[in-house]
Amino acid sequence: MPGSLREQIYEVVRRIPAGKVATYGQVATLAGARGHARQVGYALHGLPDGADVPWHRVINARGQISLRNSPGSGADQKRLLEAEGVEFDHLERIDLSRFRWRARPMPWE
DNA sequence: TGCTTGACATAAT
DNA sequence: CATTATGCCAAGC
Repeated sequence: MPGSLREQIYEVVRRIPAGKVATYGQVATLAGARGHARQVGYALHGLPDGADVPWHRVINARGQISLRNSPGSGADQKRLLEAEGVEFDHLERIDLSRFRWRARPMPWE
């Protein structure tokens, strides 16, 4: 049912353009829930397999893939991001200075 | 109905 | 920029 925080999170994630990434905190803020970053991850965790939600574009504030700190599970995600033009470094990290999605100049203050 | 867990963020060190 | 400590809230059991 729409209106749920989970559904709101899905909507925000759908707005992330290809080639860009967003942090959990940013998604939470855009979803209208400042500080509920954990819920974003939890919502994505419960995502069905056929959902049209680019969850792979959602990463943690460190610019790394965070599925549970498990490298194997995030290998596929990294590949998807690379296919969209996102660059990774040796530590599997993304340069947020360039790939961070700027939806709206709000949290910058 | 109440306690535990969790794809994290932010501030301080 | 990395690590440690603390806080936030919803979903699961």
